[in-house]
Amino acid sequence: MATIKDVAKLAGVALSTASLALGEGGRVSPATRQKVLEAARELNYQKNGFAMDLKRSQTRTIALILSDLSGPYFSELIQSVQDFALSRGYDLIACSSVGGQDSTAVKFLREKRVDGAIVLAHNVSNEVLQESAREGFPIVVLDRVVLGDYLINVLVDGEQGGYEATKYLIEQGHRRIAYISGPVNSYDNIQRYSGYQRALSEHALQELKKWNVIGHFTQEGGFQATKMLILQGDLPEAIFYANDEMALGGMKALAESGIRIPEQVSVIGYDDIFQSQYVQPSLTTIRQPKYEAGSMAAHLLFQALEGQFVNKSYKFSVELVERNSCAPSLVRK
Amino acid sequence: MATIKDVAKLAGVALSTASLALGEGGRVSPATRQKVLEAARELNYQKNGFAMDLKRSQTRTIALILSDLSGPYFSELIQSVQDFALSRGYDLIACSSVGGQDSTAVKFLREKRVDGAIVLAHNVSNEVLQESAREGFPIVVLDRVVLGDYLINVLVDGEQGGYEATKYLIEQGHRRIAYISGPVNSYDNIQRYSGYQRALSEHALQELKKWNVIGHFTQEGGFQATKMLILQGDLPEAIFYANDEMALGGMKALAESGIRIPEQVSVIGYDDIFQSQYVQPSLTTIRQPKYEAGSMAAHLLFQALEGQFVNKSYKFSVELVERNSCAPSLVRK
DNA sequence: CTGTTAGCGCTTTCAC
DNA sequence: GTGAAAGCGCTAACAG
Repeated sequence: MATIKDVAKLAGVALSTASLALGEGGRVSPATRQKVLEAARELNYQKNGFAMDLKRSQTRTIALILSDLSGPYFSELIQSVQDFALSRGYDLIACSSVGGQDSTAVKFLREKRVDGAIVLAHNVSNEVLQESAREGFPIVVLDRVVLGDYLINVLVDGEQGGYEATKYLIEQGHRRIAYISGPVNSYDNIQRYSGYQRALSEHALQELKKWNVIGHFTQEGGFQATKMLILQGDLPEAIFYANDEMALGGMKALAESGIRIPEQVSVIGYDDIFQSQYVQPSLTTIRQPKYEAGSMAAHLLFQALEGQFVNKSYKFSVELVERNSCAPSLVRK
Repeated sequence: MATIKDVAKLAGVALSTASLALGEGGRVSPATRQKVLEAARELNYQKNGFAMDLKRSQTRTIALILSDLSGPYFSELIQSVQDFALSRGYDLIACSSVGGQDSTAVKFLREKRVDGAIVLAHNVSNEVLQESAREGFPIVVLDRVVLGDYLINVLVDGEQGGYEATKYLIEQGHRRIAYISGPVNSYDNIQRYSGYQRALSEHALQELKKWNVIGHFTQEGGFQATKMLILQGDLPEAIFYANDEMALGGMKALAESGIRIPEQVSVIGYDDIFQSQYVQPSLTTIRQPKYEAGSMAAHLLFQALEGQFVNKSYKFSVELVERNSCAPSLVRK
């Protein structure tokens, strides 16, 4: 592969001159530049990115680290971060943390292959984050609280969301409310669940173990969990799915069993993913300010990159969007 | 930031010994390794990725280049490529080509920041692809035919798909079939459209200009295009949306106007994205072998990376999945 | 088993 | 305006 050295030789100039000519604002005579450019074209020269990064010790690239590149939830987030990064002349790459500590994501973090990162990946440990963040390498974490220098937290109030969702159901007259859970140790799930519990206890309602089923935050998981609920034979009046994907799967399971939503059971989700407005009936859910959170994350990251002072923690609140999957309870006592 | 030099100094060993100790299979005494590891931990040393890549002149990372990181269509593709890459000990990053020639994607391609790439991004030009691909840097292109050394094409037969979709509609007795188009110069759109035309002409059907509306491959675009169709006052019997996202938008527009699917109008999509089975009515569509194509792309890329001979071009065929958005025409002559 | 040394390809002073 | 030279942080011969 042709290097700048080859180009310089072919153009009959020094290496440094070639570098200058190839770069932006170099002080080189037009004639020289011409020669160099021609040589470069002839050799099909293309700059080696690492060498440049190594020398400059910065990449003008940030990474967005996600537990799963392909989830529907992430779309808006990616969009907002990308918009922002582009507008600041930075590049964005997305890395997945599938594989945990051996993942691409962790490698990029540890080896500083980018200038900074935004992380929304439950399977990247706090330790990795804390060890990786440092002067010149800020990290914004979106899904939990991690303390440390050069670590910034942008949160969405999941406890509030879980509370609001449950309260809404209660106010519609429901008393028997199931909770379909995400992974039990996921920060998001814990938050939402604790909101659910608070709402129940504030209204002196009992939580039933059999109505707490794990759905892993996936559509398939929601489907299975709901099947289980149905098989138990004692259907709740309302189901709170800890995310929309599970709710979608659950609605499918309900439909397959001929159970009508919202007449026979009310369903509420969480996240407000794109599809939620398109299902039948459209899904009442808790809207996460995903775009806003992404923008904020990017904004803070760039501030930190520029050495400006930034607050270490931000919290967004959440709002209920009422659609057609919930209906007031008919008193059936 | 601590470098390996600092670590070596603190541990009281030579630079190369430190490197060896930090690496995998180094022949260093356990005692030395211990010392080095300790020093590294103390200094919170983390390896500089570029330096390593530069030295090794390979990254064990491949890039997946997409025109839009956030589309639902890409999920399965990402998944399959990622599975494959991981199984081969490679890392995967995703880059967006938003920004065209100035995008992150093009930069990564040009500057060889990865070992190879899989490209599904209509806005990356053939020239860039041809100039970038070279010995040791193979590129697999998924959405068009680009010729060149170290360029591999994996295609899905869009013409056939367009043909099948249209023929299906015709066989159900429909004669007045609209085509909601993607971007007119998109390779995919051109293919599908030409299949549509072939089916029409084989059945001696006339194509009507007013029933060819551009929907840009987006949900919103499909929505708008359908609104236009409705406003024209002369509704077709069936609508072929050149992708599912547009069909989803279109179904929403139809529903808003109180037009029943499939009773009043049959709707067929293209791609079989995840949501299509969840809309009401579920969407009849053309299934793209996305997972298979992704696996194949990854497979070929690795073969090329390993210097094995690979065929330059593969083509998948496509299949119709019948759901509930189409119904036989009631003869209304 | 450990240390010395020579670069990987590039940018960037600093003289000329 | 141009060239020589240093060095970014690391790996990998090659000696010892």
